[in-house]
This record gives sequence, structure tokens and C-alpha cells, in this order.
Amino acid sequence: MSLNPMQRRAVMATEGPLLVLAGAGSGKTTVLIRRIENLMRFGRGSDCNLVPRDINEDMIKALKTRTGRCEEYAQVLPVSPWQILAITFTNKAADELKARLEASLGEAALDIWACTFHSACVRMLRRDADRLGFSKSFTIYDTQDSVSLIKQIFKDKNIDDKKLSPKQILSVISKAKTANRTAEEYYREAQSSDDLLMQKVSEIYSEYSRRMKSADSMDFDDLLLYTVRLLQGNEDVRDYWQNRFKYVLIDEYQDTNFLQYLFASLVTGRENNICVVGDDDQSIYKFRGATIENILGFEDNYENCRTIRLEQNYRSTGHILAAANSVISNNYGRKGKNLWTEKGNGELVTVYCCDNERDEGQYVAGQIIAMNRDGDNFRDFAVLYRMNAQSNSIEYALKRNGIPYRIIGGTRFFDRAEVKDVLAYMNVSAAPNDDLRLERIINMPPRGIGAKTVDTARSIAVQTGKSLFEIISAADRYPELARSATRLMQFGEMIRSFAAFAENNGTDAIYDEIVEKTGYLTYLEGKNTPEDTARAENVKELKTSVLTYMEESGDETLDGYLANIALYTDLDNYDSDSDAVTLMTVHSSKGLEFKTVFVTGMEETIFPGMSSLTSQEDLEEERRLCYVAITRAKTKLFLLCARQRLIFGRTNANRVSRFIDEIPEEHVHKYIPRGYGYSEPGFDYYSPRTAGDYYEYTPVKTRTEQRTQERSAYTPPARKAAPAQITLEPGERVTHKAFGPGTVSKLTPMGGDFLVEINFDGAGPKKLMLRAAGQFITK
DNA sequence: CGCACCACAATTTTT
DNA sequence: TTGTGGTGCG
Repeated sequence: MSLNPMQRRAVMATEGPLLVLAGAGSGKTTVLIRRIENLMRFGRGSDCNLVPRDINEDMIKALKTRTGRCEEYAQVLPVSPWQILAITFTNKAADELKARLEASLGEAALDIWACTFHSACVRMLRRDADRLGFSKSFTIYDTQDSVSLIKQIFKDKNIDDKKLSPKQILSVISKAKTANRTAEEYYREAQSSDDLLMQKVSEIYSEYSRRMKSADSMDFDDLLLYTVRLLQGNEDVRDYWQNRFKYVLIDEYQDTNFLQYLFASLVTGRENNICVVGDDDQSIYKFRGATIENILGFEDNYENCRTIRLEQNYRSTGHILAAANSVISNNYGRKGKNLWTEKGNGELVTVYCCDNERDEGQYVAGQIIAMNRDGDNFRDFAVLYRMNAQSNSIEYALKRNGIPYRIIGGTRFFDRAEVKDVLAYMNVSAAPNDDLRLERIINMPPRGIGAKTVDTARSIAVQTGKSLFEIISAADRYPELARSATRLMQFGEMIRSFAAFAENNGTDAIYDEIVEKTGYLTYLEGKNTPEDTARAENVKELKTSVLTYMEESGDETLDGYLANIALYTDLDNYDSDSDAVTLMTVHSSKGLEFKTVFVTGMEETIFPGMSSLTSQEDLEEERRLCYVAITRAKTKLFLLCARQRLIFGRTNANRVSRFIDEIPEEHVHKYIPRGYGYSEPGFDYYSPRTAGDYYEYTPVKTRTEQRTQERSAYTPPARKAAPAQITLEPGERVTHKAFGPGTVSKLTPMGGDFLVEINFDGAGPKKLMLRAAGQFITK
């Protein structure tokens, strides 16, 4: 009832292939949810001729009074929850979907597969990975791991990494995988071609694959590639999943790659009940292999496809939408769509040209303070930029003005060296043959096993075709290793003990065991530098993550935990509850919305970026990115540029972004000095130094300056309804599951939650959000 | 083993 | 400007 006609059509068209072109802010998620509800309640009732088309409220009422029943008449083969597969791109989106489905459908929602491509693949592979030469408890490599592995291969094969960078090789390999080419196939192809680079890469790809297999590991691309192969090569497996999933839904379809397209078509059964939702104008991940052709060609790939456009925007006011529409209309390769709103024009878009990047920051800070004074919360603001390097000047200004902010992106908690070390121990305990991770920890904390020893051991491993773990476990059998044999075997013994311990203990106990027996924490704490103290904190924080996972999933297994965090990103950590301004790249902002948005660095060579200026295709992607940025704003939009900008240690004078000039004048308020950049002379020049814009200066540190000191670590994602609430009072003695006993020192209400400060006897003072941490605290 | 020093390069990154 | 990776020395 609350849907508009187009949304309703998208919900009710249950049968066959359906393409939903959903503009920004058009209620896409609502449609997805209502569609699933509809499937479960009425099956195909809304999309077949067994139920009268023109059924209306009166008829329903009549039916109800006459028979006392109603719903049954409109029901045709209602769908069971486990027959639905809903794929999203981020864990966050998946969690949100799950939460909203659970809210409206209750328990039943738990059986719906609402997950990311990658986690869907993991679930399928856990069932049948043995058919592909992996164990069912294979581990997952992240990009860093993959790079390290390539580097190792370079070393072993004496390849000069000056000429070919590991990252480049990896991206070629990734492209090959995305094009559904296994190492063997790619190798064969390369042999019969005269492309020397390809031949070289194919050798590395083969070796990489071999080592991944012997480490029983898959990288992100492998998860998809192997799943696709599993489905393509095994009729019984394919039948199993196709019979199971009667209805497949895919969100953000514009960002899928070729493999994901294959995956989607392979899990979709004969009835072709596949519904994809996306917006070709928001396709911004071409550089990661996304092919916009998937969405542009959907109607050709699926016969009898129906297409529905959602163009009514519920997010932004008129001028903002007009700006977005006119910018994107300069692109050629698009389906064509025009957003409209019933909201009225709203405020004009502000275009403001600053002197330099510091003024830009100050302008943003000044505006935020003014609007905050008028009643806006800090969480109503987002500052967007094209690249992370731009964040520093903004941070500086915000800090200086005492504005709370949070940065999305940058180094993930799970990417930090110390966290990866402990995780490597956990991984190796589950899979000792993981050479890469074994090497990572073999001398961490230092235990007298030097680089030379490891080199020797590894070369023996390569020669004998055994794993590093096997070599070091029998180190006394190799005379070359005689000198460190004892230490090596001791280490091997320790790993074996962890593996045995892991057999019959929960993940939290395994964590404790590892941290204790390796002395890793003691080692960090003993160094007594602020950096190492911060690292120690992060290691302790990891326990919180373990406990949170166990709590939320009810899964105690090490494999489960490791797979879960391998697929976890920083964005999942984003908690909109705390009252702070959000800083992030335009890419990370996709899918979010804010009352007020500042887009900084609207200059040629920044946005559009330097390397997009030469290619039409890349420029169009930048334009889509700009479209994404603009459509994040609900009521106020600021587009900022600076006539001089210090970036990467150099000062540049850039012209105003062409995207600004693509917005018709009637939608903007321009403050640009005369004779500057592209613009017409004659606009007002507003000095950014207006009284009241500046605030007392206090020395502050920006992110990069304080990285190691204040890494805010891992915050458990705020999911589901709050667990049983605990009430605390200052002065009270409590015990935290990870940090031990302590005294409550302070309670501060914050965003419907409480910030609790506890002085832990062992771990020192800590600030925790009650809603998230309460479950770990006992009195 | 750990540190100091230097050269080098830097879009964007849902997994 | 900044982080990173390599090298060489005590």
C-alpha cells in the first residue's frame, strides 16, 4: 500500500527475468524487501492469471466477510524462505536486509540466504570444495596475503620485481580469473600466443595457483571462480542448487563482473526467476573488474525480460536532483533515466571556490558549526573526496574546531600487522600447511629463527615438494638446518599443540591459548613504546571480535570465524549512531545518505582525476562517480574547489571541475572569484574569511600523525535489537569478558545509548558503548 | 636482531 | 607529504 505504482510492479512481477533500474534514493531496498515478503506470502499469486488482475480493496473486504478468509485466495505456490537467494555486495547491506526481513517476517526470515556473492560462494564451497582439490575447511587469502605470495614466488624464481610489480601481476591474474580462466587454461592460451608478458604471467599464475592449493587457500576471485567451476562441472551440484533456489535476487547489479554474472546464471533455475536491481548511472567499479555491460545487456541475455524503472526519488530536493540529472546526462553509454521528486525545489546547490585546501577545510568546518548551532547533528554531515590523500586538510580543520568526525576507509582493523599476526597463528593452527602465514609468524615474536634459516627451509620445501611446516617439523633430518633445528622443531611442536587444542575448543579459548603460549602480548607490552601499546590494544580488541562473532552467529568453530573476518570490511563497521561528521571517499559513500553533503576537490585532475582525462570511458566513470556524490545529499549540497591545492607535497593550480559547469546556473549559487577557471566572469567573490568562521586554534594531530596512537580499532557492528540490557552506575565493580575486572568511572548518554568508561584493573581505562559491549559485561 | 637511513611512489577498493 | 620497502651497520 505504501508503494508507488512502479515499485508495486517491481514487487509483483515475480516470474521470469526482471530488470529493475533503480535510481538513487528510489526506495530500492524497500522494493527488495517487499518483493521477498510478497513471494513468501503469495508466491506467484500477483503474477499469474489465477488471481484476478483487478482485485481491489472492496472485493477483498467482501471475500473476507463472506468466507472469513482472504489471503488464501491470492496465494499460488507460496515460496519457502530457503528457496530465496538474495545477493548484495557488502556485508553491511546483507545484514541490513536480514534485519529488515526479520523485522517483518519474523523467524522465517532466518532461512533466507541474504548474503554477499563471496559468502554465498563460501557456503557452497564448504559443501563441495573437495571436488576441486581443496578441503572443506579451506582458508581465505586477502589481497595483502596474495601480494606476499606473489613476492615470494618472485624471490624463489629470481624474478626482478623492478620490471614487473607484484601488484600488476596480481591484477592481470585477477582479470584472467574474472574472465573465467583457470591457471591451466590461461597457461595453455599463453603458450600458443606470442605475447611474452602473458607467458610470463601465466607461469606465475600457475605457480600461484599451485601454492594456493597446497596451502588449502582461496583468494577472493578464487571463491567465485571455483564456485562457477563447481557448478559448471558437476551436474548434480548444479541441480541441487538450482532446485533449491526458486527465486534469485541480485542487488547493485551494475557492479557485478563477468564471473558474478556466470554465478548468477548458474544458480538460477530453469524458470529463470532472476531479478536484478541496479543503476547503470552508479556503476563506479570498473577498475575492479565490474562490467557495466552486465546491466546494459541484461535484457539481451535473458529472453522475455521485463524492465521497470524506479525514477521517483525520495531522498533529495529538486535543485540537487536537477544537478545530478544534468551532470549524468552528459554520458553516452546509459539506459537513460530521469529522477524526479515531489519534494519541491529546496535550496540551491552551493558552489564555493576556496583559496587553497586549508580554506576548503575551514569553510567546511565553519558551515558545519553554523548549522550545528541551528540544530543539525554532526551525524547529518558527510564530507566526500575523490582520494584518501585529501582527507588530511579536512581532518585538520575539523579537529581544530572541535568537531567530532569519523573516517571510513583507510587501514582496516583486520589489516593491521599485529592483528594479522595473531590471525595467522589461528589460521596456521587450522591449516599448518599454509606456508605464507607460517612464515609470517615463524619469528614473531622473535624466537631466534632468522631470515637465512627460513630461506634455507623454504628452498628445501620447494625442492622436496613438501610444505614448510613439514620441513621444520623434521628439521633435524636436514644438515643445512642443523644449527636452528631445535628452535624450528620447538616452533613446529607449538603449532601442533595449537592444532590439537583447536580440535576441541572454542575460538575464544584458542585465541587465549595462542596469545599466552606465544607470549605475543607480553612481547608487545614489554617494548613500552606508545606504538606497541596501541598494537597490544588491538590484539586485545581482537578478542572482542571473536566474542562478538561467537555471540552473534552461535558458531564456535575456528573456520567459521576466520572465513567471517576474511570477508569483513571497514564499511561494515560504520556505525551511524554516534554523533560525528563522516569523512570518506565518494566510492565508500555509495548507498548512504546525509542531510548535508560537502564534495571537496571539485577540480580538474582531482575530480575528474588525472588519469581519466584522456579516455572517454574513464571520464564517464568519473561522471557517474560525481553523480553518486551529488545524490547522497538530502537537503544541502556544497561543491567545493580550491584555486591552489597542496597534494603529495606539491602545490597545483587546477581549473574548476567540468562537472560544475555541467550544472545549469539556475540550480546553483556560485561563489567564484572573477576570471577563475572555466566560469563566466561576474560572480560574487566571497572571502572565506568571514567573521565567526574561525575558531580558536588548538594544536591537533590528524589521522596520519597519530595513526599508531589512536587507531580506534574494531567496533562490533551494531546489529539486531540490543541484547539484554545491563544497567550500570559509576563506581560499580564489573567484569568484562575480555578485559577482566574493573570499576565503572563514568556514564555518558550518547545517541540513545551510553558511553561507559571503565577503569580495568588489568587493561587500564576503556571507553565502551553499552549497547554493543553490554553483553560482555557482568556485575 | 633491530635500528637508522634512503629511495620511491602515491586514484578509487563493496570482497 | 606520507607510508613503504630495501640495505647496511653495530
